[in-house]
Order: sequence, then structure tokens, then C-alpha cells
Amino acid sequence: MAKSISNFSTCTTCNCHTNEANYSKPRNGFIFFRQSSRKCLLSSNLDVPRSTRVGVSSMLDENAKISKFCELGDLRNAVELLRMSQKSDLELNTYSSVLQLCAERKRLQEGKTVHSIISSNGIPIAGVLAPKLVFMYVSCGDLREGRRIFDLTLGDNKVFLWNLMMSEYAKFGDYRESIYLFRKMQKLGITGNSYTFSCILKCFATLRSVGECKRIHGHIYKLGFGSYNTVVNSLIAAYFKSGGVDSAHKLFDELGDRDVVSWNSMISGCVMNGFSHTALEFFIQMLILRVGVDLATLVNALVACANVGSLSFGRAVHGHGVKACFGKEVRFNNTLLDMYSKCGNLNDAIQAFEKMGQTTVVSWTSIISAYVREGLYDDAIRLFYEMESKGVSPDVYSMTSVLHACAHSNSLDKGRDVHNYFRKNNVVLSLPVSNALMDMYAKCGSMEEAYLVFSQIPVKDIVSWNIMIGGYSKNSLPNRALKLFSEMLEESRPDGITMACVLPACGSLAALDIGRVIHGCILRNGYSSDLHVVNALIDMYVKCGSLVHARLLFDIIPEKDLISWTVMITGYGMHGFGNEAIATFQKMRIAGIKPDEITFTSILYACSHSGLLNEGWAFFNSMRSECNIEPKLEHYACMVDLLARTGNLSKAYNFIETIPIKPDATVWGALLCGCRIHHDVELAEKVAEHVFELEPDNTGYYVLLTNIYAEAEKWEEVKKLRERICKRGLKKSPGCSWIEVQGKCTTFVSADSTHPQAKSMVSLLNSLRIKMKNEGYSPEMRYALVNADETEKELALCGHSEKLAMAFGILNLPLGRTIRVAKNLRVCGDCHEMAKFMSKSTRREIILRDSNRFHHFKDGFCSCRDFW
DNA sequence: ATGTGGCGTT
Repeated sequence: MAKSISNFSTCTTCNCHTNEANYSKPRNGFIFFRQSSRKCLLSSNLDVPRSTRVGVSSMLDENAKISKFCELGDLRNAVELLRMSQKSDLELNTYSSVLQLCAERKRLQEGKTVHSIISSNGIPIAGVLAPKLVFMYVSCGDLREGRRIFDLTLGDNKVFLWNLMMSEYAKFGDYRESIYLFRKMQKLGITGNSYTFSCILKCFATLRSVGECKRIHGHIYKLGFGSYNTVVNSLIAAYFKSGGVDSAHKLFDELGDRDVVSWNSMISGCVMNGFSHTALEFFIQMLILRVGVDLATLVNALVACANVGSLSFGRAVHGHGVKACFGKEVRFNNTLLDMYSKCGNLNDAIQAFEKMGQTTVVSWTSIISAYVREGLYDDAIRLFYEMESKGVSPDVYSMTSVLHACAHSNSLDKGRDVHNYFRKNNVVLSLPVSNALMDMYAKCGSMEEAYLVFSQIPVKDIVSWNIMIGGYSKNSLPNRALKLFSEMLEESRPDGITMACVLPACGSLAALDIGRVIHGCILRNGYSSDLHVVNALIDMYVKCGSLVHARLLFDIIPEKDLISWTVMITGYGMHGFGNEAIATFQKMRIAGIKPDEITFTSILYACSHSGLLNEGWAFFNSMRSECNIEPKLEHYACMVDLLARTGNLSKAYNFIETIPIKPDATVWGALLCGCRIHHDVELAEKVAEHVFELEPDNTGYYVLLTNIYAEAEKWEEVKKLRERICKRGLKKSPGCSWIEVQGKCTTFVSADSTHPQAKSMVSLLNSLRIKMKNEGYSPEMRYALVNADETEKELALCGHSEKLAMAFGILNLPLGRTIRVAKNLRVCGDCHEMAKFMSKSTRREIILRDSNRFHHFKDGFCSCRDFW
């Protein structure tokens, strides 16, 4: 009975020394009450009159004393006494009570101590102790140790413990482990209860296992849980999460005893599935039926208001929430501020934010997004740093939001700053953050940095691939886009967005064969019902020169959107079918679609490429009068182009002087182009100075003026201008043309003699040239643009890249197949003449895309009517 | 003792 003195000589909590004499009668003299030191926490913690304590202690045994400590919430004393008591004196229930208190107080340290006391006392972990220990570990956050004991005592485990483990895994997002436990439970023949089914439904629903949800649904009804409110609520939520809107509604209709969670599930489920109007109807119904609303009700209702964009309804819910005393709730205020922002009212959003007593990272993310929504990117970025300085650390959401702000502000430096901030703070880049970083770099034009992030993602998702492929497409790196697309096909399955991202790459390369393969892929995978994809396909066919296919696809779209119409109008414009473009524009108007500024750019461009002066003016004037759209520089540039092409050079010049915005190089450049067409050297010189001042490093404009001089045979001026180009350190970008043969793209540069078929190509061109001369054509020597003798010029002309590409096509493509060639610069006049002749004498249709438009050569004529 | 509904990013 007597315990070793050494065990009791020191109070572990405060190191006060206990009195040996007192200790000699351990049963009566409850050691801690006799301590002399006032500092001892053990005695002072007991908030009971001294006399009572002595009385209690003298009457009770260890078990009762420990239980009493537990009852009073004095964990420290309970554990201490447990440690000091004799093994034989302790009942199992006593250990249980202490473990229970550890769990309630979430005190892992004490819990572990109790566990070790149990072990050293040699008590087997079974019966009541096992579930208590598991409960303690799980409650204190040590899921691993909890699971270890759970697994050791599997056979003894009651449903409660299974539920506990399952829900704990679900709480940490490990739904698969939760489902694994559920399956194991079934195997062991343990029937779940309502808690089990609530939890497992959430797991299946989150993992989008619709089939599993249905199976469980049947199981639940067979077991008789169909009348359990919590289970049916979970089922409703599960159906909504997996898109089974009708099933969810049916369950709700059949539910006799609806509680607030049932209603909230309906509201949030409707919102989740895009039926925010219906969600608000449920909310109104709740008010009418006087169902008590709670915080979740109001939060969901506010989300619905935000989605619908109804500021007035939002304000009403706001008022309702304040009346119901949720005005101080952070979640309520967070949603409120987001609602105001989404309803377009930044001021009220700011006010809601500033009024908040307590803010969380969600509040900051919402206000950052609110500024982004209004285009105030710099303020949004500033707020991100302000949040950090207020001690709120960013999470995935706030990080993606600020990156979104950087991406839209188009500021690579600010984006890099944020990235560096992440590095400095050792932020682990989660997938959404990495994706947002890539998107930011792609939108700011740095594909190198985007790729660096991409290459460091261990497991990429479809968004990662789509951002990179789309980024390459948009940043004029079409070959990279196609390469990455083929890499993606080996690792992961593309979706409709991937298709819409990669198609512009085919378009810019005029890679019709690859485009067709992707079209096939789209059809096989059923992406052709996605309007984004179809619009991208039409655009691809337009840019690859296959207007017929573009039109066929366009015609079968049941509900064309503004993009569909604009793509088609642009297509007709590029191919020189101005009247068709106009007809399409009118049809769009009849269909009730309102053009935007881009549509107007397209139609003006179409008018200019077909020389439709009056029509162009009419559209230009209707922008303001009918559509309330203020013309921008690109619209003015189209009008200058139209005037200049149609020979109204001085009118164009005067028009530029009336433009209310400062004209840029494209506006003056359009006039310079017109000067070339109409051989007006004098005006060209005047205009060129404006252009050179605005864009001194754009080689294209110098080349344009050089050509104007050369065509006028002003070789002295050509020479001077060449020197000027050299002085600036500029180089003429080399002309190149490319052609696809059997899915393989071959590129030619000027005077390319390295190609294996070079000889036969040159001889083909020479024989055509002789034929042309015999039929009375003379080579357009002006386009040789070198101050050389006539033979040399002729030779130089023969080496032009587009001629080589066309010759290659004739030699390698089967008869009857259209020759499709693309060129990076504008087509040369001599090549244009020769292409016309080629189309007649070889009876081939040739479609040449230059940097500006398409030329369809057939039977000796070109669709541009020699006007480009 | 364990459960269902709830804010911000792509």
C-alpha cells in the first residue's frame, strides 16, 4: 500500500516539495491539500471551500477523487493523481473520465500521459478504453495515433467510432480514406447509422460519384433511414453536387419535415447549379412560411443575389440579416461585400469592408477581387500587401486573386514582385497558384517564365496545359503551342478549352491539315456543341484559307453569338468578300445581336479590303449614331486605309487631322500604304516622317518607303534610306513562305537553293516565266527592288519565297488539290502576277495568305481584284 | 461523442 517516497517527493507542476510526514497516511491525508507552498497550483486550482475539500478527500477513494477533478475540469490534478495512484486502486472508468476531459479540452500532451500511465499499468487496450483513446487522439488532432489504435481494436469498434474516423478524414479532405473505411465497415457486416450515411454521401458527392450516390440512396431507404431528416438533407446535397437537380427537388418535395438545413440545401444547391433565381424563390418561400433563417440561409441568399446581379434584392437580404442580428458575423459581411461588388457597386463593397470589425483572409480576397472587377488593378495589388502588413497571411484564393490583378494590369514587373514575395515567404506553390502564376506570365507576354513555373509542377492538371497552350498561341508562338499540345496528348486528356486554345495556333500557321486533325478530334470527343470551340474552328478555317468550310460550320450553329458573327465577318473581309461581310453584318442585326467595337473594326476592315467607300462611311457613322460606340484609333485607321486605297489620299490626310485622339503609327501607316498603291512619293515622304517619329524602330515602315522609292526608280533615295535603316541598327525582317504537304510544313526563304527539290522548282518557275513572256506578260521589275540590270532583277524575282513555296506545292500536291501558301510579309507584285498566271496554266487553285489578307487565284484572276 | 447547408481564386 505504501508508495515509494521518491514518487511523491516533488509536485510535478510547480516543483514544490511535499511533506513526507503528511504522506505517511496516504488514504486520509490527501497530500496536495497539506502543502505549505501557496504557489502550488494543484491546491489553489480547486475552487471549493477548504473544509469541503478535506471532507471530500477523506471520504472518497482515488477513483472518486479523480472523477471529481474531472467533473470540476481540473485536468492537471486529475492526471497527477492518476499517475500517483496504485494500479490496483484504479477502475477503468476513471481512466475513461480523464481521457474524456483531455478530448474535450483538446489536450494532447495530457492525453498522451494518460495513455502511457495505462500502458505502464499494464492495462490492455480494449473494452471501453480503446474507443476513449481513439476519441481522445482524434479530438486532439492526432489522427494517425487514433487510427493506429482504431486498427488494433477493429473488432471491438462501435459504429460511433467508425463514424468518427470517417468524418475526421472527410474533414481533412481525404474522402478516399473515408470511403475505404466505409467499405471495410460493410465487409465486417457493421450497419451504419444516420451519421454514417450523412458522412459517406458527402464523400461520394464531393468526388462526383453519381453512381455511388444512387446506390447508397437505395441502400438508405432499404435500411429505413429515408425518414431521417439529416440523411435526406445529405442526399439532397449530394444530388445537387453531382448535378442531379431534379432528383434533389423530388426529395425535397417528398420530405415531410423540412428543417432549416433542408431549405438551405435547396438554396445552395440551386445556386451551385446555376439556378440562382429559383434559389431566391426558395428564400422568399422560407420567409412566407416563417421558417427561421440562419446564417447559412442569408449567406446563400446573398450569393444568389450576386449571381443574379440584383442589387435591390441584395440590399433587402442585407437588411434582413442585420435585423436577425448577423450584422457582426464575418461570413455574413464577407458575402455582403462580395455581393455589392458583383452587383457593380464598389462603393458599398468598400463600405461593407471598412465597417467590418473583424476581417479574415476571405474579406481581403473579396475586396481585392472587387477592385479587380472594376479594373483598378493597382489598388488590388496594393491591398494584397496591405493585408500582409495587417498580419493576415495569404492563402490560395488571395494569391490567385492578386495574380489575376497582375495579369490584367499587364504589368510583368508587378507580377514578378508578387512571385518574388511568394519565394521570400517560402510559399508552397499549390496547383491553382502555379496555374495563376503561369497565366499571369502568359498574359504579360513572358512565356519563358510561364514555362519555368509549368516545368516545376509535379502533377499538372488540364488548366495548366490549357494556360500554356493558349499562352503560346496568343503570344505568337504557334509552333510551341502545337508541340505542347502533342505532348499533352501523351500525358493527359484534352477538353473543349484545350481545343479552343490550340486552334488559333493552326490558324496563325495556316496549318490546315493539322487543323483538320484537331477538328476530327473535336467531333470524336463531342466538343462540337461548345460554341467557344465552334467559333475557334471557324476562325481556324478562315485563317487557313478555307472560307467554304468556315461558312458551312457557321451556318449550322443554332444560336450564334457575337463572336461567331464577328469571326465570319472578319473572314469575308480577309478574303476580299466585302459584300458578303456586309450581308452577314445585316443578318446579325436582324438576329438581334448588337455589334461591339471589334465587330465594327471587322466590318470597316472588310469594306476597306474591298474598296467599298460609301458602305464604309455608313458603318463608321452608325457606330456612334446607332450603337453608341465611340470610334477608337483602330476604326480611324480602317477609314484612313479605305480612303487611301480608293485613291482619296488628300482626303485621308485631312481626315487624320480631324481625329480627336492623337493618331498612332497604324493610322499614318495606313496612309503610307495608300501612297504606295497610288505611287505618291511626295505625300509618302511627308507621311513617313510622322510614322518614323511614332515608331522609329519598326523596320516595316522603312521598307515600305524604300519600296515606294524603288518603284519610282529613285535609287538615290533608296540608298539613303537603307543607310538610315543601318544607322538605327535595324534589319529587314526576312520574307518567308510556308506550305503544308501531307501534314508537314515546309518553310522557304528568298533564293533558297538548299532544298533537295530546288532544281526542279527553279526550272518549273523558269519555264512558267518563258510561257508568261510568250503570252505577253512582262515581269514586274519594280518589285525586284535592287538597282541592278534587268536579268539580275528577273533572277531575284524568281527566288521570292512565295514563288518557291507555290512551285513546291505544284510539284508535290496531287492534281486538283488547292495550293495553300502563307507568307509572313505582304505578297510581292510580281509574285501576284505570276500566281495568277500559274493558276491558269497549271489549272490549279492557289490560295495565298499574306500578312494582310487572302488571295484566291483561279483561272488567271485573283479574288483581290489586284487591289491589296 | 460522430453528421447534412455556408464567403473569396481558376
